[in-house]
Amino acid sequence: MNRQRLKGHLPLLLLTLLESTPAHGYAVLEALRRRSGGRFDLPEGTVYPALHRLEASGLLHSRWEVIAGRRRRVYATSRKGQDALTREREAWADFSGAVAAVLGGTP
Amino acid sequence: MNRQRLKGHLPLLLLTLLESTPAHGYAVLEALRRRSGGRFDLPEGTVYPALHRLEASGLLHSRWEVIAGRRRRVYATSRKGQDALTREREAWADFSGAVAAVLGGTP
DNA sequence: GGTTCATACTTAGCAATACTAGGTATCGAG
DNA sequence: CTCGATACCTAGTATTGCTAAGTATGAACC
Repeated sequence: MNRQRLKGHLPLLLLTLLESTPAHGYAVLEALRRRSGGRFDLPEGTVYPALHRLEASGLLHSRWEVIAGRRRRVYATSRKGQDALTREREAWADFSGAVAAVLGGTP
Repeated sequence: MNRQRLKGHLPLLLLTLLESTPAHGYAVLEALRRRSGGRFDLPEGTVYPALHRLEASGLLHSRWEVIAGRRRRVYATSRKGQDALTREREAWADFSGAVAAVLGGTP
């Protein structure tokens, strides 16, 4: 897995991971790697800016925490983010279903 | 469906449609729309350049045909394109499987 | 007590590519 | 003869994942 196949799908993944449990960026990055079985092994330069964009558009909000001398920015989904996640899930089902239909090949 | 969710996935779709039956760009565009149930209703400015890129990288080759006074550029997959299609299919299975794993949420 | 590694965050710039918006041209239907 | 569908083209834009570089802390090691 690599290249930018996930272009446009990252918000779905990040919002999903943050839906029920707030977490800081590095933890999100690790959760993504773990839950995808190592297939989404994204660099920090991908995840952090994506989180910033989501916060800038009001889908996430964050607060600073200091734990054992280390500062962390902990993100949680906003109400707007919950709604966006619902739409993202539908969009993913739609998209992957359409791809499957084309691959399935019903002329 | 909209935005650029299919970024990086277009080659898979185009190579799939051209795998067994050569076709011209406009026909590919219509086949995509039809087989996806209208969900991939892509503008010409998306499809034509994508076909050009695939030909430039040797995955497709084309020839001009003239039918009823209209010129058409008919595309077919090359050997290299067949191999690429195989890899694209695996990459799609990998990618969509990874997304499903994250959405499924096995912590 | 200095080095190394994992943790944790940041950002300027790059690259790839779907899309916009305009263009050309043919043919059949009204 | 206009209009719509067919059929192609491309310059430019916008988005966004990624590269590469930086800062800083704590724990483990010798």
